[in-house]
Amino acid sequence: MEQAASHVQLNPEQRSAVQHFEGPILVLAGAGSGKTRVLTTRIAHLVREHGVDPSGILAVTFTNKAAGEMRARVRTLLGEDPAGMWIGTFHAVGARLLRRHADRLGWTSSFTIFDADEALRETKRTMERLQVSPKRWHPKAVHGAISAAKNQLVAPDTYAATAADPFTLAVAQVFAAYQTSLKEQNAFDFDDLLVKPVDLFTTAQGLLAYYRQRFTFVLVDEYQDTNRAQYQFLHLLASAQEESGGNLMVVGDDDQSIYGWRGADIRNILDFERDFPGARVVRLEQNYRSTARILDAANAVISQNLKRKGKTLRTSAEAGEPLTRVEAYDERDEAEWIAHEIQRRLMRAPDETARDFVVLYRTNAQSRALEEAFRRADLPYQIVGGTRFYERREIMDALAYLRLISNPRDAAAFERVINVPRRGIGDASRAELYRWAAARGMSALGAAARADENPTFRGRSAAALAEFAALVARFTELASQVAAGQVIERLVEEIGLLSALEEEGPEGTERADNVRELIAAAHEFDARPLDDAEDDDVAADTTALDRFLQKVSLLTDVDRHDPDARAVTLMTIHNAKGLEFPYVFISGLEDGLFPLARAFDEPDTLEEERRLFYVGITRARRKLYLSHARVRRRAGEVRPGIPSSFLEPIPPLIIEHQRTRALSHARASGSLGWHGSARREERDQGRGREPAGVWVDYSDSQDAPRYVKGERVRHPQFGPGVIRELSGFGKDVKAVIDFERAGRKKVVLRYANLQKEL
DNA sequence: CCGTCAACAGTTTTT
DNA sequence: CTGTTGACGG
Repeated sequence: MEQAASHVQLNPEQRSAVQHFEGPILVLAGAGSGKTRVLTTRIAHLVREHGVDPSGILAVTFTNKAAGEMRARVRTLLGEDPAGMWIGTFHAVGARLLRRHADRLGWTSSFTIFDADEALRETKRTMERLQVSPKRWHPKAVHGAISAAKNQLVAPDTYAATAADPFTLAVAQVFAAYQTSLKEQNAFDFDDLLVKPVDLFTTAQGLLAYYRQRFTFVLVDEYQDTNRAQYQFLHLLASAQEESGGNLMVVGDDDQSIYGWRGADIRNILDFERDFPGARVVRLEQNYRSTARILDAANAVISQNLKRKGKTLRTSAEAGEPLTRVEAYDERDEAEWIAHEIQRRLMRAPDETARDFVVLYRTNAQSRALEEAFRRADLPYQIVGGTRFYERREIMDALAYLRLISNPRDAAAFERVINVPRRGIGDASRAELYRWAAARGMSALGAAARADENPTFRGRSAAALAEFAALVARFTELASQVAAGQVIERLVEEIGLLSALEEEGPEGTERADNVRELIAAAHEFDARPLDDAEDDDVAADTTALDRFLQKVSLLTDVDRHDPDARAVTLMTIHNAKGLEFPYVFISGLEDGLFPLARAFDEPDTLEEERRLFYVGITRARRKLYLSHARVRRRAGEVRPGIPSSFLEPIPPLIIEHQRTRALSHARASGSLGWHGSARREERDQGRGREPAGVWVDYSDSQDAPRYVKGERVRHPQFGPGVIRELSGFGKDVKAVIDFERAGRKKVVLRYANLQKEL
């Protein structure tokens, strides 16, 4: 990590940004140029040198984790907590504003936040209700269109007015109904957390003036990734007008803009000087993170982009190790090589630890092969992303209960848990309940409470429904009195969630552990000191449970990343933004995967992919590995892999090439025929330089393990042994093995279920 | 109403 | 290949 910041250690550009007092300022901060230090030091400077009250400061970051770090660093610099300062993500800040003023828009402060998954379900339900067939248009596409509209601050009626083709007309219809449904449920989706605060500012009398006066200094990190809604939010809050405002500092790097697909508008940063007249611009181009060779590669790659402000990172660091480019046979081979390389490094240098390594990839699907290789190699790892903790079934179930307790109008939560655990309320009963509820203008939960008034529900189901409603009501009452952890703990006990899961077998035990982890998280939430500005939220008539849920809804997987864990980190490059590691592997560098195939038709998208690669490269401090495979399985299909064109601009002098052992063997045998070049390269390389090993042709088998003569293996029945002979092709490879206990046997590899012994 | 099995579609990145 | 959805029988 970086050294503790102090004015003395700032370079001239950093210092000029830190000492900037009033008026707008854009800090173009290259990767590793100390932008967090600039932000935190400036905050400290504002408080200490200019006497600004911390409660007059609003700082917006990209992740909760970054917010936490920023607060901690400001606290260190000041020697005390910056009480009253707001630090959070746009979404968290939006949620906080809404919690305080939800009534102005017709919501209550106990509103539910629908995550992406829930929003999609809601879209689908809405489509079904409107008889817009989910088969004709994918709910994903419909919700995507709604989300895109929201991010550009397009309201349903405006959208409808411009809709022309069948798809947009359908979306317009769904959009309006979806929004109505959310309101009825007292819910916001992620996008609303950005949009509704803008609505608040533009419609609620006096609010904007209040906040403009309150937040005299606004600071924004990762400005290049803001979208229209976020821009508008900032513009309302912090553009220079009459009496106040205009003290906006945005920090960002156009070369690291990687969220265009989510509506981020790179023009926000490119046009800052125009949008905020009189803005100062400071460039931070001195890099304090990476070796010179890594920076050379980064600069070479990003200079291929045309749409950029243009900036070149400098360093006074030493050249460092060359980069390593690795060619593997397939994704499994690639993963294995990476795992072994990490082991080699760890063995060679005892002061390195697993936490110094990160493996990055373009798509989450790539994590599987890596995960398996790490398991086999017995290397500890932590995966960030993919299936998130809060997206696991059992966690979602528990949370849905809590949501319903906190917000009885949450129909989505009701739908999710009405039959968990099984209460004998099936599709038919639910449909009737919803129909009846809608007809009488009741919520689903309200209708359940009075199920005995509906003759359709006789005996069992009426009782089950009423009992369920009573349970929720009881806990709603409880939640107003006790801490969040208490509520969850008692709820889980009452519905017998843990024991039900335990009975499901080994997987259920894991699920039960997850629920225990959730309970622990709630207790932790209760125990932590109230963070300053939260006092107001408590006053805003919310329960501990309300606040816990709203916080949990905004947690991301990166927030769960534990940098101190003694494990290698595996994650997408998107997730790695803002992080740094001594050793970085970027895997899957093949055209069609990275960059993704679709990027080839769209110059802007290709540039964004390249920026993503640039972000990946610049995470590395000491050593960078770039790997690709000749063959990769995707969706069960085997496809040839051509090295990414992104690798081309990297100067040959700073990068060394390697091949995995498996590839070398397969090549030496001439068994690989994906490209015409294989034979030529083989000739150039010279035959027989590789140790004489028996090759295995696995080009037509899905996952045949790669073995060579002399290798130690373990058989499930015969135990450990050494491979003496190999014969056969593809799926029919047979091996003669000398087992320590069972003697010499001939086995078919496909059936033998051998394991490699290290 | 619920469990089982077959057919099926899907892979880009996330607050 | 894998997780999810739909049809069917108990």
